[in-house]
Amino acid sequence: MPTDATPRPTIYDVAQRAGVSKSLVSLVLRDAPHVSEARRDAVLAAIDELGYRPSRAASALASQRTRTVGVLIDDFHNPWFVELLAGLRSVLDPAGYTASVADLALETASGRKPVDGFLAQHVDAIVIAADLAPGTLERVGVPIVVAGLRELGARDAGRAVDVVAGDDELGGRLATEHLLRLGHTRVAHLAGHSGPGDARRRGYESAMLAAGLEPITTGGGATTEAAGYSAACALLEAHPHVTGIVAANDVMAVGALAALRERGLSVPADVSVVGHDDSPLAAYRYLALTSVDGHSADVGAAAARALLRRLDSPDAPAHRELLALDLVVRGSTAPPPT
Amino acid sequence: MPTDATPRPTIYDVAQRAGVSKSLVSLVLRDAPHVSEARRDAVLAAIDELGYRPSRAASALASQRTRTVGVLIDDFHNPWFVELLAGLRSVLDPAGYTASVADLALETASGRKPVDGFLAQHVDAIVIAADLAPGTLERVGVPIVVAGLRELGARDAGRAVDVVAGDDELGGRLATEHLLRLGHTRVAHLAGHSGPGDARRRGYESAMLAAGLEPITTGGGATTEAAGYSAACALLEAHPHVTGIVAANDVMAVGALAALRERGLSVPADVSVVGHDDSPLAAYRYLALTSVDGHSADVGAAAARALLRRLDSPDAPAHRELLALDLVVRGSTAPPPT
DNA sequence: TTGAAAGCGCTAACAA
DNA sequence: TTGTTAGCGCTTTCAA
Repeated sequence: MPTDATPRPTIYDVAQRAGVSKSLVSLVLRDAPHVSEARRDAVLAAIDELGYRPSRAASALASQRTRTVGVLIDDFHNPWFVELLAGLRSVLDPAGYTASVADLALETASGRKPVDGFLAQHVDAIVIAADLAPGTLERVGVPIVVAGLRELGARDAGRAVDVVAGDDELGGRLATEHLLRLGHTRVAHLAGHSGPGDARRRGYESAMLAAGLEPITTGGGATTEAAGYSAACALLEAHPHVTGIVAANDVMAVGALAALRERGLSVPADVSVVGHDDSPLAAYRYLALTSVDGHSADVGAAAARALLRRLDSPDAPAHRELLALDLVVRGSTAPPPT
Repeated sequence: MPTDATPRPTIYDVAQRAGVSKSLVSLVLRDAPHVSEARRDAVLAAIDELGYRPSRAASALASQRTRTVGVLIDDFHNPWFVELLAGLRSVLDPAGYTASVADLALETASGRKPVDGFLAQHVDAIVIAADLAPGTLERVGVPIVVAGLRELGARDAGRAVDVVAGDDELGGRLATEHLLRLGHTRVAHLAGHSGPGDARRRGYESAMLAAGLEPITTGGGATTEAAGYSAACALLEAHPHVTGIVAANDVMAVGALAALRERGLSVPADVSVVGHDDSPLAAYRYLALTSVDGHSADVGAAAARALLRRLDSPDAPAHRELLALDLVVRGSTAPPPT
């Protein structure tokens, strides 16, 4: 039983009112060519007067496509995803697609496989912005675009998967070179295990080696504030004389700030800290983290374009796009103490 | 043209395989009573073997309900919503409903009215967890539940609207009384203009008046870190001797921390700070904010239950539920300097 | 450039 | 307890 007393107008009502056939209305809706101005205007007017909204259900059923794309985010707690989403939508919306957003952590908590919800919705495509267990994408049957440097990009899924990401290895290098250029020599890395995290670690290590310095890496598990704190504690225990820390992301950097403060070390006077993601956190005046900006909005937009392209030509070869990124210098970095 | 070569199995295939009729399969799917064990098992087996997934589009079209509820969040940047969503889903999922989440800020940016996306999706109901412009909910036509103390709860929409919220006025009182009990007398409020923000301000003011103290309120606009910073600057300019600050939320509290540090004031030795929301931010060791925990997960679950109830009985009188909340004491509060 | 008509996969009476 | 049968509102050939 419908909640509403007045039934919604259908395409049929619009057709009647405009004095045309259902099919013509359908054509106008998807602004097909070869429709006369007069008819088009009549239809548009009727739509307006009736307050007509097409039924997605009916359209999905008839066309066998939902015009919905699933977007899987790793964890809503870490605010890096907000810009990615904005970028995705800036391209998807005008193309008539709706983004259906899910959080891997929540999805996993509810017991089913992370993409099951999307498949039940019959999304037309999926954007993956999270690290997945191997095999999760087998037999998914819809195009997949990976946003961010996730390992599964190449393998898994047994078919062409497009990858659009910031060049996180470059990011790790930029962060490290910034500290080296300031004069630091004892620079350590708080690693986080994730697609981007691993790339950032590689970037850090290559920059250190290129400078003839020995990399010091701790952590390598979770990418949370708590993990950043523990890794920094372990680091300061083992290497009390570090003057620079490159963290795998901003929340880990915030964890490191706490560890440093506990030991009476001040930032940036005693130790400089660099984060990654340039998340809203980094910009908070109280934290003022120097951070690598991954331009998530651009990544999102590019990922959406890749998606639309693949929807057009399902058999095109896999496409891999690495976007440049840059460092935002704030108050958490300075030359080492003399 | 479908992306996949093999067409998905339909309810008809399942029926054939199980040796029953379509309707019986439909009944089993919605686990209706009065279906024999044998047939049910046969159907379930067939579903399993075929890897059948019901088509939401077809079901929505036939039943005129999408089993989807729209959830409108104020701003993904402020992580308070994560627990609310978890609470909502803990009730909605088992009931067979899918949450479709949108961000008011993003939605507004894309130029259309914030709920238009939901209406286009034909959601069965909407959860509002944001402050809306007047008139936004007129003629929406589906049940609405407001999560949080949003002004529009009572009026607007011209019909019964349920409200489930934390008792934010109590929250404001709890935060203030905590400081008073520690011995503070010059306690100020950084106000934010939002439903919960206004209630928190009232709570602060009533606690001050009850203690025979004069309320000092600044801010009252945005609820961001930047707004918290400016309001705190203005406050410290006008009232340099405050020893306690109650912020309308955690991000504003973080803004205040920066303003205090700039003036050489330390927290909590010189000034104590209390936030609201007990968001992930508050728990970061580096911030360690004492904060009012609004139990968002409980609010979410209760809101979802209210929704299901209203879907059952659309004409029930409006329901308003205020949940208790409590204070989480961390390192940002202490007795005032002597 | 437009219209007629046949489904898309499911639900929900109604019959049996 | 189970099967039959109309649609739900739209897309999409195919003809006109």
